Amino acid sequence: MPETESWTAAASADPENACPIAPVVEIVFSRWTTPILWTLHAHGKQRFVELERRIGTITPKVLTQRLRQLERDGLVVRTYHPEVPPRVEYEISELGLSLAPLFATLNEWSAVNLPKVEQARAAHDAG
Amino acid sequence: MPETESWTAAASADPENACPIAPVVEIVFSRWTTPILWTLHAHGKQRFVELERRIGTITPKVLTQRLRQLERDGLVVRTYHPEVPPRVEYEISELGLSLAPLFATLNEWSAVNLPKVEQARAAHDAG
DNA sequence: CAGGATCCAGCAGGATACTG
DNA sequence: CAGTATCCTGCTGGATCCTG
Repeated sequence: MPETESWTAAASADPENACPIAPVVEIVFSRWTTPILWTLHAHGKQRFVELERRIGTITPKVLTQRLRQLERDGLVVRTYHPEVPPRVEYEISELGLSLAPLFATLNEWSAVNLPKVEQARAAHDAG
Repeated sequence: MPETESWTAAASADPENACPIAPVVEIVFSRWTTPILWTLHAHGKQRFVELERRIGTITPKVLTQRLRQLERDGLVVRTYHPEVPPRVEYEISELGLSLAPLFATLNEWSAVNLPKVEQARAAHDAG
């Protein structure tokens, strides 16, 4: 079974976690990053408050923290316009855009298999 | 830009987080789930201690918690053999296996773009 | 072996108030 | 507007000990 096809290489290479995708998971799928990236992609370049309102439940503090992290990782570009009142715009970088196929795959998997997860949960909780 | 191609549908549908993949992210990419799934896929059906040793840094308590969750979500199958000493085996379910292409994509993205993230970080920390 | 039970610490993240 | 500062809490996850 280990030889299914595409992933098996480099497994057990890292004694720490034995999982080669752990780093990228931490970068891309840590809390709030997907809603932020998704919103930025879906609605294009936008300001802080727009982002805040569209995500809906995030607090400004946390939004700032995550945006700074995403900016540092090169996934998001921040543009500051020194005006009164100040205006700041965020947009997805080219590197961030390269995640699009991944997110699409995830979305498709979700559409097909999320119901199965719900089903499994129901069966588990019943039995 | 909103009309790139494949993901944009259903965005802003959920007022809570405006991100359709949020649920699946929570299921598949919560802490420790990727190392566990990866290890189970890479080395096939195995026992609790093997899993524990291969992942390396996880504590038995947390490993149990995560395995229970994955079992409930139908991604992992637990088989209990009533012997002395007791023997329990874990393996990926069919549903869990359906994640393989996703993980492969993630792995490829990682190979290509992780260096760019490192680079972005270095540049950011320098400038 | 495969865990359950218990206690505890760190930190992500919420609430609230305040500035350039 | 676009945050920062401060305080505070919940919950994940570590450490340790115990059992069928």
